[in-house]
Amino acid sequence: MVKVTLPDGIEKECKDTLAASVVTGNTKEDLEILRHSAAHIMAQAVSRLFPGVKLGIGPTIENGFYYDFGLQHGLSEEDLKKIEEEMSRIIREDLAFERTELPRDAAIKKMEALGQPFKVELIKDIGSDTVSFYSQDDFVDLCRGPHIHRTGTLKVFKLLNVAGAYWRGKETNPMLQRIYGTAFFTQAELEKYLKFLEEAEKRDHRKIGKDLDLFSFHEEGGPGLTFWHPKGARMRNLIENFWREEHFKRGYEILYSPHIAKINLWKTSGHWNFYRESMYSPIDVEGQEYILKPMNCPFAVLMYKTKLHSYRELPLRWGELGTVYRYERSGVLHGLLRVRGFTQDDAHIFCTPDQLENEILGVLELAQFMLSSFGFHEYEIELSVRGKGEKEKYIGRDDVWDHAENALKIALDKKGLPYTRMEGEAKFYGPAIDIKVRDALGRGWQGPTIQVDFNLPERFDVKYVGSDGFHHQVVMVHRTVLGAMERFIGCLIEHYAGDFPLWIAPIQMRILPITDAHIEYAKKLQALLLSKSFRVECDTGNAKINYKIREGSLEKIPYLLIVGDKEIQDGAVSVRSRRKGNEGAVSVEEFIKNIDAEIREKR
RNA sequence: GCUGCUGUAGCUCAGUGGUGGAGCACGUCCUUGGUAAGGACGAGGUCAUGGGUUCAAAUCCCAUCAGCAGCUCCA
Repeated sequence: MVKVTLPDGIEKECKDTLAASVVTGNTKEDLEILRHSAAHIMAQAVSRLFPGVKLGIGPTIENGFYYDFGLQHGLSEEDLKKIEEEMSRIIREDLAFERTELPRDAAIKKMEALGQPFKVELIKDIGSDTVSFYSQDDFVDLCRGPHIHRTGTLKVFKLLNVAGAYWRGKETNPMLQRIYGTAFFTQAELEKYLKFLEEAEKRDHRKIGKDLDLFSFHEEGGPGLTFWHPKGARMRNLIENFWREEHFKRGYEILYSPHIAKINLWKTSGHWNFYRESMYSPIDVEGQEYILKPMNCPFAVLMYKTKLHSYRELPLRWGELGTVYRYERSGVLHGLLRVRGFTQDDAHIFCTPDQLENEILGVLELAQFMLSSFGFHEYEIELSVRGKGEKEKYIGRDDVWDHAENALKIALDKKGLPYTRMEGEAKFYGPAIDIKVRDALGRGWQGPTIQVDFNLPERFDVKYVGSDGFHHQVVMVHRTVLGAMERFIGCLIEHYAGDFPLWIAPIQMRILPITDAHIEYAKKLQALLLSKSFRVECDTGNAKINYKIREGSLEKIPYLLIVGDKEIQDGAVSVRSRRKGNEGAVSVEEFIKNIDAEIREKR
């Protein structure tokens, strides 16, 4: 082991003299130092190629790094290649990273002289008296460090893409050009990462949705509006059936409500004031203004209020697969994961204040049950609360909010679930527990949510008669346990890469007659299986059995049932399972028994 | 919405300022084949839409629409 001193004075032990020129490459920190240095080298390359470029910031991120540039010239893919080449040149030059420190004022002057307004702004925000710079050759950058010793240490890197990014993430600030890249200690690691990106692309629900004929979007229909094809609709239908059954088992009833309602309803609910930017313009109906619903809650309230409710009836758990429409800016739409029209697996629970905690627990358990039923075992939980000093964004009194927030916290703590507290992420009417599931690229999407609401009951004067004979205000819980059908199915597709378990697969099995002579038997078999509620197709196409197997496999059908002379003679099917390949012949009864079990156990 | 990129057959994608191609899919015929692609022939396109430049535009320019990546938003 060799002890080396890094440029910022930190001592570090390294295995050998070669590695000692930098860091060991063994830790996450080492990788971050390497990537951050790569960002500097990239900035140097861009400065060489585009003199006068204004430098923004260049941090490391989960899988690499980026650097933001203020530049008139629009960067293209070809520019990335040139920048990569220039970076390679800088690496070959093996320049030293040198650290210098300057008093704040001198640093500001220096950056002003270099024509770097963003850096000036950054230094002005730094609290300390001195700031540090790192330079390679004539390139200087404001930086805390640490860095690798010499540019030559960077061996494996790749620039990935260019995108716009607002300076300091503020929409009102100028937009800079951000170049994303990544760096690793070994070529093998880079290739592994690129492989991951490739695999993620194959899991993309938009691609699989097209390949498996599940859904489509149409320029003629409008962006963010989903068209469910028979197979996608089949999946959605069975998920919804499962959802309904599980809700009935837990004491829920279900509702149906209209898609539009008069504007006054939305004024009373507060949506018109607090949610308008997500709502579509009013529709004129005989001189009255109607609004396409962005949420289902006011409808449940109206139904609740059709009669007087006793505390003895509560809690009322009213579910609804309610389709809502929200205006989303065009740039945020993303396949099924972010759409403009979607069906929430909504429910509204009307309860007394002392029932609240128990109801939240029940919903948490149901959400966990639903997610695990569909194979999701990893998700992140957030407690979304009000932001400080943003009162105008929310309805209702402070004490009411605190009460609601507390109820959610207690439920999470009782279940022992780890969560992150998210300031400023609450809905306008109340705090929430939000559960996020990840897509193939690891991006999180909000699915289930549990929201406590003391405000709508107040606005609509929603009451129950207590044991004391007086009227009391109910507490409402808004919740989804999947999120929305569109987003959930999008995530589901990526989770399974389209290779669904038998109970969810849109087509569970396909019968493949070997020749035309076997079609009759195949059809009879299909009718039998259909009558037992299996989702089964029959491939009567004029093709060899190999070809039919290939097609069925590409469509990720769980079972291919091959029937020929032998099977007809024995009343059997030859089973080829997607997971296990050719399993040989079994009797039809045996096969049915096996798949019944597989479906029941949701394997 | 913003920045950059993209839009050619049902799908995946080549392509050039001078009358549009491939593979797969589809149709017909031949073939009746036992666990991942049998063969022949055929049909299919206002080259996203609308303008402009040009003798001539799918190709160059502008706008619009839609998609992709990211930012912002949603929270």
